[in-house]
Amino acid sequence: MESRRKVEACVNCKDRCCARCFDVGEDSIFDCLTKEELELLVKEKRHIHFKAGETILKQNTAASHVVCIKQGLAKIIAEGDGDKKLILRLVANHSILTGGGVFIEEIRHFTVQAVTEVDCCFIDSDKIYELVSRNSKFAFELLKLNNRQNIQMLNNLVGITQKYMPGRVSDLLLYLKNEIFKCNPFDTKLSRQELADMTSMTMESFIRILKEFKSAGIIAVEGTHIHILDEDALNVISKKG
Amino acid sequence: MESRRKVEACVNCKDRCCARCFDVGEDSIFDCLTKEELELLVKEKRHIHFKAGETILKQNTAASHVVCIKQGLAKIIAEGDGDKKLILRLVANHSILTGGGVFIEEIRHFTVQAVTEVDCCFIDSDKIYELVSRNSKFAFELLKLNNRQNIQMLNNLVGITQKYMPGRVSDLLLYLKNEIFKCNPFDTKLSRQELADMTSMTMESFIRILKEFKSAGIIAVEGTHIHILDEDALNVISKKG
DNA sequence: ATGTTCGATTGACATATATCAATCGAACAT
DNA sequence: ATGTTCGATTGATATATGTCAATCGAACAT
Repeated sequence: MESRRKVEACVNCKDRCCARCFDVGEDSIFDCLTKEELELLVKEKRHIHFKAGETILKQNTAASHVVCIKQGLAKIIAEGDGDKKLILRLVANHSILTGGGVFIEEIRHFTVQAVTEVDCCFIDSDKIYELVSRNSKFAFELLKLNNRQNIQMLNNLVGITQKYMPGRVSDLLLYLKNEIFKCNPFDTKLSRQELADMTSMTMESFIRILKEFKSAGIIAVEGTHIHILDEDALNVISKKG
Repeated sequence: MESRRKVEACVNCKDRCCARCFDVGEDSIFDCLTKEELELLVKEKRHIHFKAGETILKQNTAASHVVCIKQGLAKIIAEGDGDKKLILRLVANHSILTGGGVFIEEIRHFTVQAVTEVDCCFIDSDKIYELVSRNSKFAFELLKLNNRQNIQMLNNLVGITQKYMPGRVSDLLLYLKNEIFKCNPFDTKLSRQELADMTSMTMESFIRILKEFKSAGIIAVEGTHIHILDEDALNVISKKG
């Protein structure tokens, strides 16, 4: 079943670029699609490459497409009044960007910007609508995806509003290690300002907390390279820091 | 079409208790259901009455039911570590409580507590799943609902993290007037502590801001009764307060 | 009337965090 | 070598907000 897809889904994309995000595995929401449905989805999609720093999706523009990240790292930003920005979360390989107004208002409520080079596919929202109508399992998967994002944002909200800075930095470090990079010495590729924007604090404050953690022997830092030495300590600080 | 529903949907509930939340209008997500589907939904639902202060749903318990608020006011609370709590939003008549883990993990991620007396229906999640499978329009409505909640939480997150207290209080007052009570002198029925918990600030701080607004002639306050006198001022403060 | 209770209010003070300004250091161009 | 740039870091200070404690005031019971 997997192989059937791999071959035929990618009729019009060279070097099997969509294999990664539409293939089975990584529990993609597309797993439940039939061959025909998958082709419908893939047929008119566009494969687009972004350089680091480029804007993939812009807040307040029409939400006419769903984007599937194949490779690379991007950040989801909520832009506030003034220059204020909050980085909601990161998206890495195989992520689907749907939330934020695809099914309602048709307006995006956040900006997505490439951190590294990013390979992704743009899929017409209409196609998604059609698949929801045709395949209830897909609708269900989409609901689950939505729900997951909802819960993540809720946890984020609670964390940011109820924790002091050390707790928020701990949460960020654990998030980066466990959910984004999935390995321990990891390279964030993010500036201090960006890391600070994920915790809703000033760059200077962020640096100070990081320094404290460093002198406490909890982490080792070199540039954007971070090594978590004492994860338990971070968990403790996260709980009541 | 409307009348057809009203009569037959309520076979096993006295005084047509479910008429309000399952009837057409108030753009309920149930509008798109056929007569049979609606009966399926209603057949085994349970109608439950809560007194003010009672807990309707409890965080971290199984999300086995979807709740439909028929009448009354309830608050959605995210409980953090310690006594910390954040009131995410209020739910009034005709609201559907689904989000927060119905479609995933099966665990609720927030508590819902009655502010006034509350009349509501408990519907098995299984029924919802079944309807998603059978009726793609319903799935679509559910996706929209989810999306709306997601966006609301996003705005909440941005507001709370990027605004000073006066801006947050302004937002709260406008929210209460425009989205919950929908009339101008309104009775919040919420204590100062609860109002403060909606803005992620201390009760004392909340009271001080309220007092400032009062002396500036922007609002009139008497107990839980609030009258917005200068909405424009609130909008201005909300923008960059 | 009198006391009790409990939420609302006020004031004095503490502190977490932001702001502002200066310095450092590596990458890079000249 | 030397200057330039730009992010990272550090320090001094300001301020928004929280904490703690006291008072007020209405509802209620005695």
